Amino acid sequence: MNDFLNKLFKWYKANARDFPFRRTTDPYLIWLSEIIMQQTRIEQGVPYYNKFADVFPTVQDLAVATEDEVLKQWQGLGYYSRARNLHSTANDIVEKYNGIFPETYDRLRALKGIGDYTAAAIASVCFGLPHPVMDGNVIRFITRHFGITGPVDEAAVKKEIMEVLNGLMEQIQDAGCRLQDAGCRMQDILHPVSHIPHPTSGTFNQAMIEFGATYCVPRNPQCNNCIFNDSCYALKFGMVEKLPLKKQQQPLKPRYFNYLVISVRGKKGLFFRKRTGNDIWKGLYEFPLIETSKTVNLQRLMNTPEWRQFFGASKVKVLGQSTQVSHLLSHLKITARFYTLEIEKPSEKFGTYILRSKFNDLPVHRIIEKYLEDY
DNA sequence: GATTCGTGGTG
DNA sequence: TCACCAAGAAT
Repeated sequence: MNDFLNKLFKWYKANARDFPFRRTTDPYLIWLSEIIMQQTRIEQGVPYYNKFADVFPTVQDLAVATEDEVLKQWQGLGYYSRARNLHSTANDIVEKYNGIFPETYDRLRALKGIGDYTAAAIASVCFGLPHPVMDGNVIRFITRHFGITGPVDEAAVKKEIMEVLNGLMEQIQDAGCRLQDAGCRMQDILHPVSHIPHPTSGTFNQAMIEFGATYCVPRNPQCNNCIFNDSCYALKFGMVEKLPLKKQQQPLKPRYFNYLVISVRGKKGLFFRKRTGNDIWKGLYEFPLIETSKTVNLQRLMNTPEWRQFFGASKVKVLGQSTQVSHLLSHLKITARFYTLEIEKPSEKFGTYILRSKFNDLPVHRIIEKYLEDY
């Protein structure tokens, strides 16, 4: 096995962090952890993983829960399609697979919410299959060390990276075979830290990710102390900060949300609506919403067709309005304002009337969560 | 291939 | 305030 892999495994053995999902090869728990960690910082994801593993210890537990319950546990983590797909796939596993996870890359890949990365992660960690993972950490590490200078947004460049990874993975398999022929077990030689059961492809994948996540970091990597500083292309040619090369991202599109916090006179509760359709926060609850193309004052808001449709000739008392709340998403800049209103008679057109004691049962997005915190 | 899906940390 | 970006996937 070559010098690169020897260094990598030696480094991983000494430096691997101890996470709960590194103490298991249960496909359900690995799947759960991989979905949660997608596009998520490990520190933010770990508490959610612990919560899910506790509330839904098996795929059956997850399957029998309602989508609202799953979304509630997911609340605050973002990219809520992950939670919806998680729940949907749990049901597929129980109903179509008799509760047993498929054990090949292709069959894993076919499940809802499982893409190239997650299929490879489960296949390697749980079943020892030689599929390399290619996440943001691996892309950064590989492009720098092996000098892949093309834009990583392009499929051809990703393919180039995957070729490198497959080459490394092959060497591991070959080394494993030679070691076995010599009467040695792979884990005796590589011996990853004790809480890591699979010492071959899964360990390689996790070591690559770990090195990218903790050492070959996006900004200010400590290259002078790096174990690969004698072989790193980017360091040699002063391109560490340039790689991986990415295309410029699109500017944030503005959206303006006017939330109607509607109470009924003499009662304690508010109206909520569930977001449907193909838009942000699908499946989450919020107050009745009037979206406008720019910021509006109360005067203009009351002249919108939506307001008229809501209240028409019926009585509504405007108790107050909040200051503007700014909320950034990956592709949007939302400016929100809350209008506290009081009506005489409840009506279904405002949504579902929820008692104050039940607010915490609803899955809501961060804007609503923050508002309710000091309501 | 380009967009659309959250949220929070960091410089 | 802002750009970048994090164990990506679906459309």
